[in-house]
This record gives sequence, structure tokens and C-alpha cells, in this order.
Amino acid sequence: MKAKLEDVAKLAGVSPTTVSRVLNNRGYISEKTRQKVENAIQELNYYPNDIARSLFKQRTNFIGLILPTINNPFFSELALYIENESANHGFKIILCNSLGQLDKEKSYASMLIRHQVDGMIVCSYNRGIEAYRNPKLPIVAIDHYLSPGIPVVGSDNYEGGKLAVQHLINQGCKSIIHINGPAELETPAQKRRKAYEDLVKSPITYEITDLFNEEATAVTIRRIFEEHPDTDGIFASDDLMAATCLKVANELNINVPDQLKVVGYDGSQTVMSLLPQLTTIRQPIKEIAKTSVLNLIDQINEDPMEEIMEIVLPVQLLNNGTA
Amino acid sequence: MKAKLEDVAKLAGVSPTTVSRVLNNRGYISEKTRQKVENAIQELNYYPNDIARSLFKQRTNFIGLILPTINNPFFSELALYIENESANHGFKIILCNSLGQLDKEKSYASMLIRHQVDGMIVCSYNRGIEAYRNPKLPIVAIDHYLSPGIPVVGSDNYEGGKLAVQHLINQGCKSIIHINGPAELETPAQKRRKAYEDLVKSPITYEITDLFNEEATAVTIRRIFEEHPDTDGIFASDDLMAATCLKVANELNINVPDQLKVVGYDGSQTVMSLLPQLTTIRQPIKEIAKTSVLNLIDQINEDPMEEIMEIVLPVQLLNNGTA
DNA sequence: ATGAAAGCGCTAACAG
DNA sequence: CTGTTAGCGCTTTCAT
Repeated sequence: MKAKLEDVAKLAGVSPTTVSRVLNNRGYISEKTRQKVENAIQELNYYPNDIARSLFKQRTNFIGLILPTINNPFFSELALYIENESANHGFKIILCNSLGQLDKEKSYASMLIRHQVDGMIVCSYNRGIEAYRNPKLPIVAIDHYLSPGIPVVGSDNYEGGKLAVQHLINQGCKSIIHINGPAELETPAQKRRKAYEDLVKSPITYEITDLFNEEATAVTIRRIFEEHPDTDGIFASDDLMAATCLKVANELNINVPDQLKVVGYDGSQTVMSLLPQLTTIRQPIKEIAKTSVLNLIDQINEDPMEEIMEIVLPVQLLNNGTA
Repeated sequence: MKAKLEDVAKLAGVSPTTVSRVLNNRGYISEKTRQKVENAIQELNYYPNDIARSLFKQRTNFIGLILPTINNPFFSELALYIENESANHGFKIILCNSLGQLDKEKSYASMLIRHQVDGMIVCSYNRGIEAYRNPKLPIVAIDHYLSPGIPVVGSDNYEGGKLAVQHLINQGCKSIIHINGPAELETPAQKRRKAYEDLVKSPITYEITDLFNEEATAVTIRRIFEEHPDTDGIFASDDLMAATCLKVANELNINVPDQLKVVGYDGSQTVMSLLPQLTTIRQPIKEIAKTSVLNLIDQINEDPMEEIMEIVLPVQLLNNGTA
């Protein structure tokens, strides 16, 4: 069986308390004892049991991360930085892909609570999950409002939408179409749409209902060109949709950027590597990640911090060629 | 404070054991008692503490996942399916990004052991980590040999390399260059290179040393065209490198596929969405994920299963246009 | 400077 | 059908 603290104590000829002391570097220990203990640890190949420790300490150093799907450049980059930053502070990430399904998200949320996570970072799009109302559970929501009282970290979606649409207008587009996910109230991403609607005389938005199905997205986009053949600009609310626009345009022999200009949204590293010509709005993904983690850790430590309820980070237009 | 089992018991007027019984649906309980208990659970908004449960059961239902970086379409897709499949079997994923650094991987591995994970799935590229030699810790390695005795799940890398290079030859390429990551012994990915070397008269392989730096990759690729201006075919050992080839070719006004043909490797959904014209070798990512999880769970349950030490899944050429 | 004992929240014998 | 008790592995008063 696995060695436990008691085994180490016996082998070193000391009490469990003493072993615990050297493990945690707490209290006074003679150099000699410390050596004996450390030798025993080596010899037994002992690893402290963090489950037992967590039970006692009422702290797991686990952070639950709920997102729609890690298999998306924006979320995977976000997750990378969240994991990194968390690790820097001694926290571990439990990964949950809700796939946008309410029931999955619910069961993940309660699973995380049962596992005594110290906090959660949620960037999924479902509301009304009771578990989030669990009093005193530190939560940070990324880029959408989860529930009153839960801080939101995100980027300036209205500004991003404005930058995108204004750029298309500046480039001479006359008929600009917007593509967005399903309209949900109070989602900051809908502010991109608001900006579009504020800047364009007769706004037309196509909604992609099944964000997880690229072919369905392509079908919707083909409809744009059938129903609005005069379209000369598209503002897509994320880069994957923008990529699908480019693909469809290519199928239809529509030249980008001459006949059609396309602006995406997110500007993740992966998309920029694979599709460097895509003009897009870059979200400060790393900063969103870091800010979220730090805010969450502050909540966990109950630092008296000034209860910041919404953090809005700046975005940037990357003018790369498709618009 | 958070409600615990004892509080539920008190409120329901029964013993803790009884509460535990209804929680776990074990043993005989009268319907009346069950109701009382369930009401108390509701009323107290009680969530069982899985940490305490794990401590007792000597089982956490945690699986550690170590990969170089989740911010890569291949790994993020893999991680999605691994997480999904694990969740289907009641396991949770702890995400670790080693960033290819030995020390990070080491500390992640021992963190996971301290946290009593029931098993680990490792798709990182470092060898000689002692923690992996921890006897009886179930491990599955994805696409590389970790240590003797640890099962490997992967796809047919030699066949993939062969398909790629043969395709380039069939398309008329005379001077085919291969791009790969740093040469490491016993990495199945090196079998792609082996296939290339077996099929080409005078093989030339460029090594990308810093896989995490796209600009460095671009620099190396530019060197190819300086040093071998007659290059008419490139087999890149992953799609991101292939994408960088396309980008550099574009900079240099080299037409793909007329003057240069490029074949990538992986064929993840994300890359196929963003760069649908890329000809590549598709790995069966979902199957790799599922197989790994199932094999690991078998190990965890000590199912007597036939100790399969290497599982090789088939690959497929996706002939999309860049070659 | 070190040890004994209690307890974190839960479950599983074992009784009854 | 239900309760009592011990203990999972660790940490921490409180003694000494």
C-alpha cells in the first residue's frame, strides 16, 4: 500500500506531528530530526495526501472552470492562461465542457460544489443555475452576466463591435450584415450587435443557432448571399464564423476583400496562425484570464478588495487583409 | 457554515448512517424515512462532501491530464473528448499544461499524485519523470512512449507519414522537404519522419525547436526556401507548421499548390474549419481520446483486461487542395 | 523541540 | 429497517 504519514513517522522514529511539521515547515524542528524525517520520506517514496489535507483545512485549492467547449481557439487560449495563472498561485483547474447544454452545466456546477472547489470561473452561457446562487461560493463570470452579485470580467464588446463596423464602413462597405450566436439577453457579446445596429442604417443580423456545428453555420451563411446578394461586408461575432464566411465566399467565387470584406472577433493566437489574413477584433485573452483568476483568488481569500463587479478590458482592431 | 451530513441527520431526526444510505441508495430504507431525509437535504441545500467521501473510499474519480498546451487545436480537441468520455464514466479532469518543460511536468505529476488522482493521461513529451514510475498508478500515454510498462494509445504514424509523402510524390513533387519538431527518440511522431525518409531519395528534415513560437517557426521555414529554392513539396508534421508554410509561401509569392504542395498532419476540426483547403493527414482524435479513457478506467478498476500495451488507430489522407 | 489526542465529513461493518 | 462506532490521512491545539 501507499505510504502514509504514520509510516514515515514510524520509520523516522518520531511522531506524526513532527512529520507534519517538517512537511509544512511549521514550528521548531531540530536539524537532526528534519534529516531523519526527510530520509524516511525519500525511502518510502512518500507523497502527502492532499485529499486528507483538504478535508482538514477546508480548502482544496481547486478551481472549477466551466466553458462551452475547450475545442475552440478562444476558449482554449483562455483556459491555458487561466490554468497557468492558477498554477502560479497554487490552484488546480477542473475542466468542464458544458457544450452549451443547461443540464450539463447544472450537473457540472453541482459536481464542483460537491468536490469543494474553492471557486469557479464560468464562461458558459446558461443562466438560472441554482448552484451559482450558493452563498459565499466565489465565482467569476467571463464575458456574461451569470447572476446578480457575480463579478464579470470581459472586454469592451461595444467598442469592439464599433471598431469592426466602423472599419467596414471606412473601407466603403454599403451593405453590412452581422452574424451572431443565438440572441440571449444580457450577454455582453450582444453588445457587439448593439454597436452594429447603432452604426448601420438598416441592420440585418443572422443568428447561428448551433454554434457547435460548422456545416450548419455554412448553410446559414450561404443563405446570406442568396437573400442579400448585394452584401459587401460581414461582421461576424467570432473568428470561426468569419472563417466560414471566407470559405463560403470562396465557394461562390466571391473575392475577399474586393467584393466582400469580412471582420471577425477574438483574434486568438491559433486563428492568427492559421488564418493570418483575417481582419478581426482582438480580445485581450491573457489579460481576461489573469484578471479573472486574480479576482477569484481575492474572493477566495476574502481579501477586503473593493468588490469590483465588472471589469472591462480594451480591444483592438487587427487590420489584416480581409477588410 | 455549509451544511453537513450530520445536520441533515439531525433535521430529519435520523442517524447519519441513514442519511448516507439515502444519498447512496444503499440498503433498505423506508419510504417515509427517505422522504424526511430528502426534505432535510432540500431545506438545508445540502451538497455531499466528495472530499470526505474520497478520503474514505480511497478513490477520487479524478483523472490528471498532462499535455503540452491546451491552446493547440489537436490537444484541445483531444481534451474535449477525453473530458467528455471521462464525465460519462463519472470521472473529472484536472488540466495541466506542461508547456513542454520538464520541471513543470514533474511538478504537475507529483501534484496529481498528492491529489490522489485515480489515473493519469499523459501526452507530453518528457521522459524520465519518476512519478510515472510510481507503482500501480494507472497511466495511459498518448502517442509516445513514456516508460516501459505504460500503455500507449496513438495513431498509425508511419502510415500517416507514408500517405502524406506518397501523395506528394503522386502529385509530381520532386524535392520534398520535411518539417518536424525536435527529434526525440522513441516518439511515435518520429515515425512520420521515418516514413518520409524511407520514401524519398535524399531526405531533408528541418527541425522546429520552439514549438510554442509561431514566429520562430516562420523563420525556419523561410530558411527552407532560401537554402532549397527548388522545393516543391513540404510535409509538415503538424497542421500549424503547415499553416505557417502557407503563410510564408504567400509572402514569397509562391503559389500553392501550383509551385509548392503542402501536406499537414492532425486534421483537427478547428484547423479544418479555419483552413479547409489544407491537405492533411487526419488522426482519429475522438477515437484516441475514447480509447485512452477506457483503457485507463480498465486499469483503475483493475479489470483483468488483456494488458494491451499499444493501440494503433488508423489515419486518413484528407485531400483538400494544398497538395 | 516534540508528542498525544481530537476531529475535518463521510462510509461501512456490525449490531439490533 | 435503523443506529453505534471506528477510521480514511492529515493538521492542530494543548501539553510537556
